[in-house]
Order: sequence, then C-alpha cells, then structure tokens
Amino acid sequence: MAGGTEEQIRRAAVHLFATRGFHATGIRQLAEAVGINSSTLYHYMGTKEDLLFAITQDSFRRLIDAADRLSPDLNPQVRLCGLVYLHVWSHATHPEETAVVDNELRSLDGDRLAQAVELRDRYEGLWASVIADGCASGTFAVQDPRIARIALLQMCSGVAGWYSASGKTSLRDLTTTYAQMALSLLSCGRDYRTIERLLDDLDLQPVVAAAWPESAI
Amino acid sequence: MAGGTEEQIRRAAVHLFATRGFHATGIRQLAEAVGINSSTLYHYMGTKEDLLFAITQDSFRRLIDAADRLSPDLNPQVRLCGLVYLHVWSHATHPEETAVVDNELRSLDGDRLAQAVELRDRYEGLWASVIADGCASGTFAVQDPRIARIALLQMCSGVAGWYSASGKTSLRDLTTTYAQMALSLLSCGRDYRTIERLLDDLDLQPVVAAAWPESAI
Amino acid sequence: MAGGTEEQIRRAAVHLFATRGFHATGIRQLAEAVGINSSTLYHYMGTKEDLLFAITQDSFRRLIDAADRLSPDLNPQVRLCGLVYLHVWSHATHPEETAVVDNELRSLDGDRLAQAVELRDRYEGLWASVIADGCASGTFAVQDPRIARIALLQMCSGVAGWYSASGKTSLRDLTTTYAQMALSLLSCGRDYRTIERLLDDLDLQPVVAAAWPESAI
Amino acid sequence: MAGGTEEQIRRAAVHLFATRGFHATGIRQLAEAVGINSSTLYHYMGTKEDLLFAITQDSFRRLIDAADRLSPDLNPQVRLCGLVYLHVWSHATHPEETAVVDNELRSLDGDRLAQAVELRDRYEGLWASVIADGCASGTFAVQDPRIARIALLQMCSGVAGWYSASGKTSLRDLTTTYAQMALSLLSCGRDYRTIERLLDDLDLQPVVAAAWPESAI
DNA sequence: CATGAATGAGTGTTCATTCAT
DNA sequence: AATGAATGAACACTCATTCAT
Repeated sequence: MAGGTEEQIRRAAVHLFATRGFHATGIRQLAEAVGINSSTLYHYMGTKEDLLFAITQDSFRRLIDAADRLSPDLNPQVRLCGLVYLHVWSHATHPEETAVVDNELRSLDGDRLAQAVELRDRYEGLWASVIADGCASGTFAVQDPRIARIALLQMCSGVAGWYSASGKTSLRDLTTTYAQMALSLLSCGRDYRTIERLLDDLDLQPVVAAAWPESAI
Repeated sequence: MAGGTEEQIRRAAVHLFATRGFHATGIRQLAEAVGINSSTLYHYMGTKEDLLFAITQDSFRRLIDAADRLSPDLNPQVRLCGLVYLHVWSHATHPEETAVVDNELRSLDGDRLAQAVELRDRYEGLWASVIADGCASGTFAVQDPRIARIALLQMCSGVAGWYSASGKTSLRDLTTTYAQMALSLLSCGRDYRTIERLLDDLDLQPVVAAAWPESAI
Repeated sequence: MAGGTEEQIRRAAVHLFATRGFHATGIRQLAEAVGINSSTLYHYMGTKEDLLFAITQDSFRRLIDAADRLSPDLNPQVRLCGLVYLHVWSHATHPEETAVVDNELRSLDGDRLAQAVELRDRYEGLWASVIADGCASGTFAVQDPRIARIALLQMCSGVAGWYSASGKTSLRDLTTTYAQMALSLLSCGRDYRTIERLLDDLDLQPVVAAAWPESAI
Repeated sequence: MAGGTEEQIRRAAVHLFATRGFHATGIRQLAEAVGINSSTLYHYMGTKEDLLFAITQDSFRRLIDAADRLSPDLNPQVRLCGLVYLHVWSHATHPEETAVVDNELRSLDGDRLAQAVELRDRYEGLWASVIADGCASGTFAVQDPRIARIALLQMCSGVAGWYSASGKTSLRDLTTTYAQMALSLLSCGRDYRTIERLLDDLDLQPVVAAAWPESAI
C-alpha cells in the first residue's frame, strides 16, 4: 500500500502542492513528508518544477484518455453527461491532484506552461465540440457556447474544493446532480431519474478504471 | 491617475499576488513595481501578510456591501439575477483583486483566515437564502440547493480568469449571459431579452458605484 | 521633573543601553520611550554612538570630580574608605548609568574608546596611589597591589547590578559594609562602627552633591 | 588542533560574543571567522540564540561540576579557597567563555534565561553555604554574608577581564592571591604561603581536568 | 541508495541615518 | 521644533540544488 519511493514522493508532492501551494512548499518539507533526506529526493526526481510538471501532465492525460474513450457516436446530451461525469468523478476522487492542476500551472516556466496549456486546450476542445454539436442539433440552447463551456468547466472543477466522500452525498448522486445542472444550464433540463438511468446505461466504470488504474472502484 | 504611494503599493500587490501568487511574490519585486526601495514599503504597510489581509477584507466588504443593497422585497428570480450581476461585474472589472481573494486566502494565518472565511460565509449565506426562497416558492427547482449554490458561485467566479473588457463581449452581455445561465441551472430558464430588461429595471449602477467608488462606469 | 527633551533622551538612552545593551537598543525604541519621532532625535543628538560616548564621559567625569575632591592630606585608610564610598554610592544611586559605562565601552570606536579608557585609567590611578601609599606606610598589606586594586574596583562596581534602594539595606549600611570589606581585603580590618564614624567624619555629602547635582540627598 | 566544524563554530562564537557582544555579532561575521558560508552555519546549529544558550549551559555546568567535586567534609576555610580557585582558574583559562556567561545572559529569551539563572543560582548557593558555615563556626566574620558573597564572586569574575597567561603572574600565583584576598575579606586573613600549601594539599588538578577535559594543564 | 556538507541567491524585515517640508 | 518619506546596508534565516562519499 505504501508504493515505491517515487510514488510516495509524487503523492506527498500532490498533497503539499495542493494544500500549501507550489511556492510555499519547501523541498525539505517534501522530503520530511516522505521520510527521507532532501538530497535523496533528487535520486527520484529532477527539479521541483519537474515534479509539478509531471503531476500536471499525468493528470491531464488521464482525463483526456478517459474523455477520448467516450464514443463519438453518442448524442450530445449523453456525451455531455459523460464529460461531466468524468470531470466531476476525477475531481471528487482526486481533489488534490486536480487542485494542483487547476491552481499551480502558473508556476511552470514558459515551455512547460505551453505544453500544459496545449493539453488543457485539447481537453476543453472536447467539451466545445459536444456543446457545439448539441447547439447545432437544437438539443442545447445557449446565448454564448464558449461562455457556457467555460462556466460548465469551472462549476464542475469546483467539486475538488469541497466534496468529501465521507459526507452525505455519494459519488453517484454527486455526478448525477452535476450532470443535471449542466443540462439545465444548456436549456436541456431533464428529470433526475432520467439522468441517473442515462449514466447507468453509459456505464463509465470501465473507462475510469482504465484511466485511473490505481483506484479500485 | 497614479494615486498616493500607499494606493500604488496596494495596486501592485494585487497585480503580483494575482499573477504570481502570494508566496511567489517577493517584497523586492513589489517595491520595484512601485518604483521604491523595498524598505520604504514598510512605511506604508505592516507585513506582507497584512497587505494580503487588507486586500481580501476590502474586496469581501465591497461585495457584501453591494449585495446587501439588494432589496429583500424583490422576488428570488430578480434577487438571484442581482447577485449574479454583482458577482460577475466585480469579477470582470476587478479580476486581479477577486483572483487574490479566491486563490490566496490559504496564505493567511489562522486568525486572519478565520476572519476572511467568516466574511465569505456571510456572503455565501446571501446566495443560500435567495436559492432557498426560490425553491420554497417553486420558482427554482434543484436536486440539491447547497450544491447548486456552490456550482453557481464557482461558475461566476471563473469570470475573473478569462474575461477581458477589450474582447467582443460587453460587460452588459457578460452579466446577462451569466444571469441567464444561472436561472437555467435553477430550472428557471428565461429569454435573454427578458433578463436584459429585468437587469435594466433593477438598475444596479448606483449600487456598484457606491461599493466600488473608484470605478467611474 | 520631566526635564528638557535632551535630558529625557539621555535618561531613556541610559535606561535602554543598560537593560538591553547598546546594540540591542534601536533608535526607534529610544524615540518611542521619549515619545517623539525617531527623526526628531537627531535634533538633540548626533549619532547613537555620540550619545553613548556622552553618557560615559559624563559618568566618568562625575566620578573623577568627586574623587578629586578627597583631600590628599588624609591618611590612606580614610582615603580608601572615601573612594569606596563614592564608588559604591554612585553605583547604587546611578546603577544604569554605571552599568552602561562598565559594559558598553566596547561599543565605542577607536578614538572614543581611547578617550574613555584614558579617563578610566586616571580614575583607577587614584585608587592605585592610595593603595600604594597604604602599603608603603604599612597600613595595608597585600600580595599584589595591582591585583588588589582590580579586585576592589570590580567588587564595588558589582553594586550596580543588584542593589535596590527599596531593599532592606540602606545606602549608609551599604557603603559602610563595602568600606569594611575593602579594608579587610587590604589586611586592615576595622570594626563596623569605626568605619561608620570614619565616614561620618569624612562627610562626603557635599562632595556627592557637587558631583551629582541632580540628586537631592 | 582545528577540531570539527561544529567545534570551530563554537569557538568562533565564544570569541565574537565575548569581544563584540551577542547582538553586535553578525551571523556572517561568525561564518567568516570559521571560513564557511553563512548558510552552512545552519547545518551545525539552530539559531544564533541556540548557540549562545549552549555556550552558557556548558560553561555553567562545568563550573558546577567542578564545585560539586569539592568534598563537603572540608572546613569552610578550605572549601572557600577551593571555590575561589576553581572560579578564578576557570575565568583565567576560559576568559571569553566566562565573559559571555557573565555579560550576555540578558540576550536569552525568557525560558532560556530562566534556565540559565537557575544554574547560576545553584552555583551561587554553593558559595552561600560555605560562607554561612564559616560564619556559623566563627571562622569568618562579615557584616552581611549575602553582600560578602556577591562581592567575592564579582571580584573573582573580574579575572576574565584582565588576566593574561603571558603576563608576569602565573596561574598558581593568581589563584593563591585571590584566595588570600577572599579570606581576608571574610576577616580570616592567612599568610600567603599558608594558602599556597593549603591549595597544594587540596590538589584540584584532577577536578579541573575532569570538568574541563580539553585543557591539558 | 542515501546522506551530510556545502553554497549563492534569496526570504521578509529592521537598521541608523538623512532630508525636504 | 518636528516629522513623514526615503534609502542602502544589514539583519537572521531559508531556499533549491549539487556533489563527494
């Protein structure tokens, strides 16, 4: 359950970067959290920024991998629910990792920031095309699709900041609630049960299991 | 247009804290941005953290002042549009200040964090009561009012991160669009023109002029 | 009773230099103790070191003035008692000033240190000659007159560190006790009452009144 | 002869604290004296104050250890000579360390000052009891035993300020002279040779060798 | 594989002092 | 007579990182 030293470092970094912030996290704190000397860290990583970069890349790639697994044949309503599900699920189950990605990209230098932004743009492009498709087919109706996309992503990402698995809201309820709000925002309101069934039918467990292999759900 | 030194420091701090983050902002960078020696800073401020605290307190208070000016006699739909307007307007016109408030509270020490959180809770309480009223009266319909509130606030705060007054979206369009999305999310979809008129009638210019006196809009 | 600003500064400096030390005393602390702005200090003084120098010079000169007033016609035993009286009396009634002189000379730069040391040497020379006279006349008997002088001065100076006028020992008892110990150390033990009478007859009140005019005793 | 880096730091600190004072000694001066970078200091010590505290604790403990080795069976006259010997010997051979202890305690913060004062009180208690015993048995006769104790300690500590091993006074003469003066002060004058023999018989070399192991004398 | 030692650059903050007003 | 503004140097201390062992 402990994992290799490299994995422990990664985990400790995610935790510290998320709670204190990248710049407020010292290399010695990180080493102490892992239980090793700070010099030893450098056997397993490059610079502190390398570590941040690796974390963000992994996080983005997992999310993109999962989203890419959504069949393009599905209709926009279902695909949107799928995107919401994956985004909310990942932010609820990996709140620290996603918080780092959402808040600490600015600590990357030019090149790496560009790479990260590229991945983010690719991911947001998936949302953009679903929304565009839905608007084109008349399923969705919004004043400004771009603003709607930004609003939806922001709203879903917020989950990382407050959701607790030990609270009264189950992951299933959480994802369904967000999917329902998302559809409503797009003027495509649906009944809660309907969305529940829709997500059940979509059955994204294999997708998340593939993209986040460490979580046995 | 320059303002007193104290004001310049405040502005530079807001800018740097927003773009680089509190911990990544050095006291010397701040001084350089103002064009003074780093030791001179300390004639105008206490510690760096005092500065952050003052920024957050002011920002919160302005937002709360404005929101408090919304008449409680208005119906929930109108009050919600008003809250959205004020929130989005302030985040669009003061994106750096609001970004600092939204991202850097954790850099405050215990006592001050508590004070800031208290203000935030008061503000969020205004949203909670509007949503509750709307749900009670049947105007709004959501699966979970608390989650809806969090989602709405998150989505509106996002504006600080992307909106540019020089882009193609006017402040008027921006606020109307967000109000429309908010109502839709609460299962209370309304026509764009309807909301436009609603906000015109509400006439919040005096409110924002009172709460943010420096901005002549 | 407050005195002019200059006098207040002097007093505050003596107090702070004595309790915290010269280097640990900030110019702002000093100003605050006087109740003025730190810039205003510089209307009344030169540098911080000037202040220290002035304090030490005054203190030394008062002590030397007093000691010089002891008639050279008196016998060594009486003159020694007189020196002890003046030294102990000044250290008991001006403990902070004398503590500064005894502990902070090293904070003076070369020139001024030399001036201070010169005064100190002149003062110690008075003790040396009394002891030498007493040894020559057979009144005193010590293994090493120089060491005896150093020991006596050190022992008498210690009074500044512990004596409190509000304690159970009166100034009269204090000075008499030290005079007795000094004579004993010089192998010239005398009865307590004898020394008491000796000091009464010597009547040094006019001497201290002349050298320390501010103290009405 | 150089010793480990830690030992060099300790020695340099003792030297600088003694000559310049704690507050007048910069961390960079200290590092320079050792020949290392100022940041490297922090591999070997905590804060500057930690260093001062360690120095004072060690010094006090050595002196107390030595004094505790004096048999309580000895008569007051001999025990007093022993205390004087150890005190003078330590101040003559470790003048800088003892000067730091005697002058810089005030630079310690509350807790540590209290700890240091406690040790000092324990040590002075040893002197107090010897003096009390001698007065009770009639060996000593003083007007005020407490004042006598203070005077004796002060006079003996002064040695740190002037004695030089390269001068004309040997350590043996120095200690004997002080012991003789101390006894005289207590109205228990003894011949110089007598005290010399007394100290020879007491043979404190093993005691100092045990308490100050680094000095091969 | 792991660490102690080392460092230059940097941290936020305070220093004594000057000067225009 | 008094001060607010200003500064360069210094303060104690921490930073991320390297490297020999």
